[in-house]
Amino acid sequence: MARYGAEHKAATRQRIIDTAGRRFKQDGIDGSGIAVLMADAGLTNGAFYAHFESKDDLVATIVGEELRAQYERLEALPPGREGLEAFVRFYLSPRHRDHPETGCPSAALLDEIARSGEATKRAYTAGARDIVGLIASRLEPGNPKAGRPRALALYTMLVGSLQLSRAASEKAFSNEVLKQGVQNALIFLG
Amino acid sequence: MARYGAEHKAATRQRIIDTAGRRFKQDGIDGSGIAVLMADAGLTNGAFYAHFESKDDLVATIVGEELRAQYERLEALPPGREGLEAFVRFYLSPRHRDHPETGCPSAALLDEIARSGEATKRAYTAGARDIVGLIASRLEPGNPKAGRPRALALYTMLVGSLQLSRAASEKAFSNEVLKQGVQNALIFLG
DNA sequence: TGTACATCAGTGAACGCGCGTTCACTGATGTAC
DNA sequence: TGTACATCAGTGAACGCGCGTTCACTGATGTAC
Repeated sequence: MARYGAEHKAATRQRIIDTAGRRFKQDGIDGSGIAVLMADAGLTNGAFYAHFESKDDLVATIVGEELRAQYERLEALPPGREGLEAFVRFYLSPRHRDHPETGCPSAALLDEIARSGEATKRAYTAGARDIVGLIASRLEPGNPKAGRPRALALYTMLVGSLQLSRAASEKAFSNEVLKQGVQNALIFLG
Repeated sequence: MARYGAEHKAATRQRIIDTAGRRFKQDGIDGSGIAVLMADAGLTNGAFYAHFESKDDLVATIVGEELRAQYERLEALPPGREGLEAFVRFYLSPRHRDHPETGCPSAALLDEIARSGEATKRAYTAGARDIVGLIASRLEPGNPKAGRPRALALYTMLVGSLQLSRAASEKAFSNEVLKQGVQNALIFLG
């Protein structure tokens, strides 16, 4: 038997995934090197390849896992309009804007994901499709298909607004984007 | 006097700006090295610093210029709803999705811009504010201030939708995002 | 018109550095006897 | 209980390469006479 418990390596792998997710969302994917990612997890660069095939493999793993986590957070909210409104209000908050490292992966990485490899794009697509589906079924519990247009409008507007508020160097404009974003999003909640 | 016409160096600078803008939107800012940018313009790496102070300087220049160009394209459209509808239909077209290198800088680079230096963020903010203002004044010619909420909703939804359609590896989902994006955007045109 | 000169846009090698990845190794641990 | 051994997660130096930036230089050109 291995001299560490069976869960030891899995726990290390998960620690790398968690800290690298934060780092990617803070400094970008291209902006985060393996040595830094491993140091974040309390390890040295060489150990990386005992856990992942390549940087791309890690990126695809993280993108999939982060979207699944976002899905589960959405699922755990109170049902109906109430839950979605809470989500919108947090999503377009100064707190979320100012902390990309713990926030939504779509807002932090979407255009880098669009330039990534197939594995990453596939993981992203599956996750995003599920999230849009979940929002749709909350908007139209009886007929989720009918909720898809509004679900897509809502999600794309949230992502675009958060990105715009982060890129804005003027606080007044950034705050306007968030505030109006909430108002506009609430329209879609009916 | 210089042995080249006064316009020679300015023309070279502009050529670098144009080809680098395409390259950035295709491969990302972090993903595009100086040597490649200069080769795109038919030059070698060393000449770069005769035209720009640093890569950051180039990025800020390009972001400012690209948004100004987008503003001017919007301005040149037919007035009223007609012009904006044409803009929306092109913006969320398969053609635009499949050619980021000649497309909207916001959709291609927004989350990298949010991680860039102050000069770049300032250039972006000024450009984006003007564009939102122009859209607002087209939505509400008599009262541009009243048009801002809808203008922000429209622009953020366009950017978010195009990014999502580019990140999607499934054509069906990508096309749904574009198609529904157009429908949703038209709602905001009133 | 022909030659000597000054200009300066552009060249290309070099700087130190960090990238993603490989690999021979170390050393803490659980097991066997 | 004490010692010898096998395991393998993690180390850290090294690989070739491209990064942003610097700089001594080249050579085509317009000007001066």
